[in-house]
Amino acid sequence: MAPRAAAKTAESSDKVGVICRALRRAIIEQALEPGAKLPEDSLGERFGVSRTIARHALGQLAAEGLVELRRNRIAVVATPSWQEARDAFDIRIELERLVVRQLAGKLTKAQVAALNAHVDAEDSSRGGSDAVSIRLATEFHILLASMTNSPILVRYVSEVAYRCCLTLSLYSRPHSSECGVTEHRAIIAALVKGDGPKVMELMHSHLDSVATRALVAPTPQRGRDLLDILAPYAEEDGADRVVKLAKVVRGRTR
Amino acid sequence: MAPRAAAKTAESSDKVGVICRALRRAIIEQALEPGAKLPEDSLGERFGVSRTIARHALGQLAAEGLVELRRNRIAVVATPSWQEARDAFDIRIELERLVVRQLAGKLTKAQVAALNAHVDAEDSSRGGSDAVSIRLATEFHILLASMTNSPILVRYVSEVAYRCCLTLSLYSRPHSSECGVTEHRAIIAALVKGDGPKVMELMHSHLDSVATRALVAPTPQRGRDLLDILAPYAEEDGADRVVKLAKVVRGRTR
DNA sequence: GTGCAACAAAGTGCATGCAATTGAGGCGCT
DNA sequence: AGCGCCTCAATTGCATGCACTTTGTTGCAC
Repeated sequence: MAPRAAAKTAESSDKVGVICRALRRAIIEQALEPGAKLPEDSLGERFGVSRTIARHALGQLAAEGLVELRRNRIAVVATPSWQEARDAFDIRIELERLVVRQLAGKLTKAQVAALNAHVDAEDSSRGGSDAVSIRLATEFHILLASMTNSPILVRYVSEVAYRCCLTLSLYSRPHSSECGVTEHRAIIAALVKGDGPKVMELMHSHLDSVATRALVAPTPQRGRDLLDILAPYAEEDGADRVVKLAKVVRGRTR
Repeated sequence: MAPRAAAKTAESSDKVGVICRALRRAIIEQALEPGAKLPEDSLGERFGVSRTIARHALGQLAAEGLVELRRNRIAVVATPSWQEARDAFDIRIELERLVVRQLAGKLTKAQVAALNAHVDAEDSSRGGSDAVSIRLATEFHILLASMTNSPILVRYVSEVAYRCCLTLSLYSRPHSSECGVTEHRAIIAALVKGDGPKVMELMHSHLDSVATRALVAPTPQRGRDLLDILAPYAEEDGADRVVKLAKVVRGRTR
C-alpha cells in the first residue's frame, strides 16, 4: 500500500490532518474520554499551531461525529446516546457486509498476508492494555475496508468504526477481548475461500455479537448521562424547566 | 418535521452552515458543475463573510466529498470517477435498504402524509427543470431517512445521496425522469403495508435501476475528464512526462 | 514561429487581534 | 448556611494581515 491517496478529500494541508489523526487515536484509545474538553488554544499550543488550525481540525472531527461543537462553548469529545450507539452498529454491519461481499475470493496473496500479520499483532497484544487491543481490532476492519479500493467505502467504514469504538468506551464496562481474534481469522479464511454469503454472515454475527456483548441493555440509570436521561422529559412544556433541572443535575454530579 | 436537530454535529455556527447548504444545493441542482472553481474570496464576498468562514465551509463540504481541496489551489466541485460513482451507489443501496427495513410498518399517519405530499410535489414539478426534479427526488430519499430518527443514518444517507446526485450530473446525459415517481409511490405503499423484505427489494431495484440507467458504461472516451483518462498512462516512467502532457491538454481544452 | 524564463496577479496557508459570549467565583442578602 | 446577583477571567467567533505558492503572461533568445 503505497501512501498515494494521502490527503485527497479532506485533511487538506496536513497540519489539520495531523491533529485530526492524533485526536482520533486519542479518542479511540480512550486517552480522551467522552465529554473531555478540547479547547482550541490548548490544542493549538500542544500541536504548535494557531487556534485557526485547531479549530479547523475540530470542525472535521465534528463532521465525523467524534467531537461535539457547541456554539461559544468548549468543544468536547462526543457522548453518543445508547440509541445512537446501536444505530452506528447497525449501519456498520451493513457497510462491512458490503466490504466482505466485494472482497470475497478477490484478495491477493499480499493482502492476505497483510491481514494475517495484523491479526498476529492483535494476538500478541493480548497482554497489553485494552486500549491498544481495541484500536487494533478496529484497525483490522479498516484495513479490510481499504482493500476494496473504494475511497468512499473506506471513509464511511472508518468513521462508523471509530464511532463504535467511542461508544464502546461509554457503554461497555468490563471490555475484555471485545473483538474476537478468532472471528477475525475465520473471516479471513472465508474470504480466501471465496464464500461470499458465508463471510457476510460471519461479519454480521461478529459485529452483532460485539454490539450486543458491549451495549448491555439501555442502562436505565447508571451514572454518567443524567442529562440524556432527562432529555425525554423535556418535550412537554418548553425548555426552560429542563434547563433549570440541568443546572441542578450539573451541580450534583461534579 | 420540526427544525429540532438543526445544527448539532457540524455546521456549527450557522454562517458556515448557511454557506454549506447553499453550496450543496447549487451543486446538486447543477448550478455548479463538477470542476467549477470555488475561490475562498469570491465565496466570502458573495455570502458576506470573511475568507475564514468560507474556508471552513469548504472544509466541511470536502469532508462530505462534494468539493475537492488541493493544497495552494482553488477548491473545485468534486469530479468523482466513474468507479467512485458506482461505489457510491452500492453504498447507498445498502444504507437505504436499512432505512426502509427500519421503517416498514412503522410509519405514522403524519409521516405517510408527508411522504405523499412530497411525491405530489415531485409529480407537479415534472414540467420544470431537470435540476429541480432531481433535487426533489433526492430529497424524497432524505426525507425517508430522516423518519428513522437516527441522526447518523440520516447523515450518511444524505451525504451519499448528494454524491450520487453529483455523479448523475457527470455521467448521465439525457436524464429525463431519473427517479421514477411511480417507484417512490410503490415504496410508500409497501412501507405502509409493512412488508419489510418487499420494500427492501423495491428500494434496491429502484436505486439500482437509477444507477444503471444513468451510469452508462465506463465512458471510454467522451470529452470532459481528459486528465483522468490519461492518468493510467502515467504509471510507467515517472510523473514528469505526464505533467507535460497535462499542460498540453490544459492549453488545448481552454 | 517556437520554446523558455522571469515577472506580475491571484489565491491559499496561517497567525494574530478584537469583539462577543459564557461559566465561575465572590459578594451580599435572607 | 442557602440563594441569587454581579463581576471577571476564559474561550470562542470572526476578520484582517502577511508570507508563500501557483498561474498566466509578457518579453527575449533561438
